[in-house]
Amino acid sequence: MDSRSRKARCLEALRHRILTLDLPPGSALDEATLAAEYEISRPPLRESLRQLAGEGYVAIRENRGATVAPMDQRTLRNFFLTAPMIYSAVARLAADHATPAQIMRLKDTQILFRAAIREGDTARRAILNERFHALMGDMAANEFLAPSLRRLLIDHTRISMTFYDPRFAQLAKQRERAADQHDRFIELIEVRDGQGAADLALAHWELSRSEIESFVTPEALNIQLGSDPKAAHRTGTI
Amino acid sequence: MDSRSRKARCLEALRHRILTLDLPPGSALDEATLAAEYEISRPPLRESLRQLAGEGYVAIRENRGATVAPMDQRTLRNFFLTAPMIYSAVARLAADHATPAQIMRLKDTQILFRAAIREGDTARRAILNERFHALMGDMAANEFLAPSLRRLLIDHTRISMTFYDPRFAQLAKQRERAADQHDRFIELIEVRDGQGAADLALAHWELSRSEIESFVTPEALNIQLGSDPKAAHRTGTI
DNA sequence: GATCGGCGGATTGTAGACAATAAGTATTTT
DNA sequence: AAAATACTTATTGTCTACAATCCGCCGATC
Repeated sequence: MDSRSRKARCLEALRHRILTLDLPPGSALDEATLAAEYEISRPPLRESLRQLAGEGYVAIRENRGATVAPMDQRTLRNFFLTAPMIYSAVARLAADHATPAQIMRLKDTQILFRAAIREGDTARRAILNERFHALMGDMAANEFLAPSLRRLLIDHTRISMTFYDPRFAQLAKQRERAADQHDRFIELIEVRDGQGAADLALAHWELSRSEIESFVTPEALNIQLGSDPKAAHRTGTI
Repeated sequence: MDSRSRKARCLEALRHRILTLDLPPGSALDEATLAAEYEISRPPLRESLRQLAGEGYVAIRENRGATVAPMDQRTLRNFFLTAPMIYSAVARLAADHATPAQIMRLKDTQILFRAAIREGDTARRAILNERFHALMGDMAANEFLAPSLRRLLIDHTRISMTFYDPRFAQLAKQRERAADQHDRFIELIEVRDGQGAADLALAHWELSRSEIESFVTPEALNIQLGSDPKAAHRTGTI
């Protein structure tokens, strides 16, 4: 009997669907529906939801069911505030403590990450980026930072998915740079350069931040008050 | 029917027993026994354990039951490494965002904290110290730092309980200083001095750290090789 | 006409019984 | 006699059924 594996599959599927926004923030998670969908009964499903709540994927309110962890203005602000500190600390510790086996896993993930970029598979790219940084979290081997990192990665992934717009080809260059930075992470970790990894984490964050910000606060429309839009566009005047 | 409240009571009791070392790190948590003890059935108890696992109080291994979160050498090292960063960040944010209602709760807790010190109630003092800092965590209103803070406070409380030794009267002074710092926290939060709160958090940490360290690395025994112990004690010679 | 109170459907929470896995023990075999 | 294997037992994981709570709807009353 593989009800055990069905439960594990359910957990993994829910995480994936939440990260890729297939289940958007705030959406309700009906126990009966999900239990039927993953062919398990409600008690193990409820346990899974409790576990996901502990990991920060969902929010549970007494007698009012589970919902996908919401993302509001404050969440975004706190994310921008907290991410650089935690990412940097984790990178430093990862370089200090990584084992050869962990580095191998990181390299494998990086290969898949580059492949996802090449193939233009947005969701897969986001998931593999999450996995890359989660692996660095494992390397850090710090049970006190791990939970914060996990929460950050959840929302980082969801934010990336939110603000992704395939029409902006210019981002291809930024994605390349991000992938290059991942390679650099691997190098620094291999030579145990904690300080270098911490610095790179901040640069990596800055790249990601600017990419997100370019969607949140796009360039102002290039149109003068009362002028001909086409003329404004031609001259480049503000 | 108040099975719901029994479940809540069970959760609170388990947290309390873990923090006070009534349930020591690594000890097994038998589902049937606990369910009977708190007069609930196993499914809700299992959900409670899953929740506590998410909060960092217990560790669950597939098919091998739940145990109280262990504390080994590495845990202690990571704790000393991580605590100042998180405590400081939380204190800054708490000062920035605290509401009057939260400040009132903090003051209430501080009164109880001082009372516990006066009465020499170690466990209650440890619990109220935990609550004080958990309330500051609430004030910070940062869902990304909260989980790390919670985990730190769990082990901070347990470490305090571990290394407490009522024979050392000299610590009464340190406890007074800690309580004074709590008062200072309240003042700084009330005037929204984030930088001051962050600095105080580091000082507060340093006090706690030195107190713990004095137990981990006590003064060397005052005995000369081959000499009469009593003589060494009398003269104070190394 | 608007608001409050009560009723019914739907959903969450709980209970007890059953199945499966793991650990401990005893027996058997080399 | 020691080690490995099979069996027993205790414990975890799961399922179905039942109870309690919440939310939306309807009617009644002011």
